[in-house]
Amino acid sequence: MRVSQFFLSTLKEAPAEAELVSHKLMLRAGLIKKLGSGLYSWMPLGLRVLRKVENVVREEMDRVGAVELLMPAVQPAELWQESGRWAQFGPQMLKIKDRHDRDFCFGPTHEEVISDIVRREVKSYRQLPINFYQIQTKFRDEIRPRFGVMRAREFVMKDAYSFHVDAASLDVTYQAMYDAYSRVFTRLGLKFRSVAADTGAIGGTGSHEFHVLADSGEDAIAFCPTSDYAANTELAEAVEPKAKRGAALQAMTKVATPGKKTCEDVAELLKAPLTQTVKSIIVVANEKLVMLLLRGDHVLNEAKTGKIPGMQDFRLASAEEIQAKAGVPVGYMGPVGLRDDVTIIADRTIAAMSDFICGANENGYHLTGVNWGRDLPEPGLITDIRNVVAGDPSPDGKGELQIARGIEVGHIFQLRKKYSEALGVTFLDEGGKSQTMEMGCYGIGVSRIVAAAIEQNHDERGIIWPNSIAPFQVYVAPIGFKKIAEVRAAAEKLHDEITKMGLEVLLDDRDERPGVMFADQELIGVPHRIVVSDRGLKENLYEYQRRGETDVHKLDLQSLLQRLK
RNA sequence: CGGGGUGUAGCUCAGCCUGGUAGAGUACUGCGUUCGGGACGCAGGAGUCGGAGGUUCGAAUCCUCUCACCCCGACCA
Repeated sequence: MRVSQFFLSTLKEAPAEAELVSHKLMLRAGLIKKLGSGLYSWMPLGLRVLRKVENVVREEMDRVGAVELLMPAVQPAELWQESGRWAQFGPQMLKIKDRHDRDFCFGPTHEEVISDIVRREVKSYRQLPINFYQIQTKFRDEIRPRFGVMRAREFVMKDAYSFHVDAASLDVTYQAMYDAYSRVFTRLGLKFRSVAADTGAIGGTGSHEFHVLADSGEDAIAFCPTSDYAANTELAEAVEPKAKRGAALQAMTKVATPGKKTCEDVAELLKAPLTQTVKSIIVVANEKLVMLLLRGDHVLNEAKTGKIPGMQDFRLASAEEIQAKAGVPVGYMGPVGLRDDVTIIADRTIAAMSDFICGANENGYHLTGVNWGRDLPEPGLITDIRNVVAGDPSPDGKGELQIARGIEVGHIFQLRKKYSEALGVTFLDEGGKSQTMEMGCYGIGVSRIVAAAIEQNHDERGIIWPNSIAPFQVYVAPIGFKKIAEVRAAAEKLHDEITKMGLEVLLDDRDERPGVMFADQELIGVPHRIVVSDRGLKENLYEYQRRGETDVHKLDLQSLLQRLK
């Protein structure tokens, strides 16, 4: 491919809207152009990368026996009403009407459609298991799209759905898909980690996420360096502290803390460690107030809290509600002397604390030296409601947890019968009896991977593509392309030779100055650069440089071609 | 949805406070010089100043409304 026949549109400066490195570089390199919030055009260069990612995914899906199909992006409302998700999915689903005023949505996912296909087409246990996948554009009306294609509203996803006669069969496919995902991300040259994940609203018995490790990642994952344990912090259990509760040494004392409403402020004022303070959060669940207690330096885990019986759909109480219904001032709330109708849920860490500091339920005052049993009743419910932090013991008992940031690029679920039951996806077993299928689903964020790969592979000059997804493998930069016949001839010959080797070459025939060509090659991240020059040709030598390396090698044609293999 | 911010040339931005014929850099076109790390000179094209209404002799600038985009938060299969 010649630059003059292709379309390069690089920018020296990144548009102001971009914050993330990958977003800036994708815009500067001309991979994508924004059309609207969360809507991006894939320009020719970007599309080449996207297709590379798709193909790796496709090959690995095919290898484990998944079968590709393609379902409509626009789906009738009836199916979603049948599964109950028309209402449940909420505003994240883009709902549209046709000319007959019938309801449709732009598919955010395809469990309903594939279930409909399978319930019509698959009748016998002899046809199972079956695993379908597609690579397709999805639309989710995100509240706040950001980071370019990392969290776009319209995006490309590989989604697969497997159907089984029983849970054992589902397990086999689930494991095969887990392994396939690991191969995909390995082949894409990404540093990644798979973690146990929260199944969330989707339900089911098992779920794993695949995260590309990057400091800019939106997810926090907990892992144990001395064992296999790894989980999303949404799920990672904060186990019971090993240390038993200490003895009560202090008397409970009321101290004035005017204007100090946060644990940090109070700890600073009282010159006490933050770990000695207790944070009280009042939430509303089933119309009743509940006080959640956490150590001052810990963060509430909403996923865990929502799983406590009676706590589904809990929400933070407003300051007015708290004042009106519990009669305590926000900022100075605490468990001591709380009204009986406000239940208390204490984190495990809290239950093991003694001589702690908490709000006095009186404006401008806190209590110090508070002790369970002596100053207030033992907490009614003690459970895990916080995010794990670095240094917490690993739930498998084999070391301490560390926290890393990750970009979620894959997620696999054992759905079991959640959808097959709702949509009546059944088959006849060997005895001729009707049974409901077991189901799994498996997603990969194809367009997100492009951004994640850049996030992990770049330098100050631009992108450094892994070989497997580079838009071109080789960039030929001739110096004096239009002036020097020998240079031109040699560059064109090189282009043809390398193309014959099955590599994709971009020949810069623009007759630009070297600096311009080098800057573009480095920005768009082509892995191999060959400089063809008059002075090199006199010695029959070409200059070769690997993107991301500083060494320049002067090679004859033979060794050059060898180097590219 | 709550809070904050920004809309001026393809991109980055100045001009707005204090109203008076719309600017710079970059990118683009032409000519010339240059030619191994984003060259230089000259000439040129390019903007209904997000939109609507108002104030005024006169609005990019002041006022009101509105739209879009960005950031923080909540939300999130």
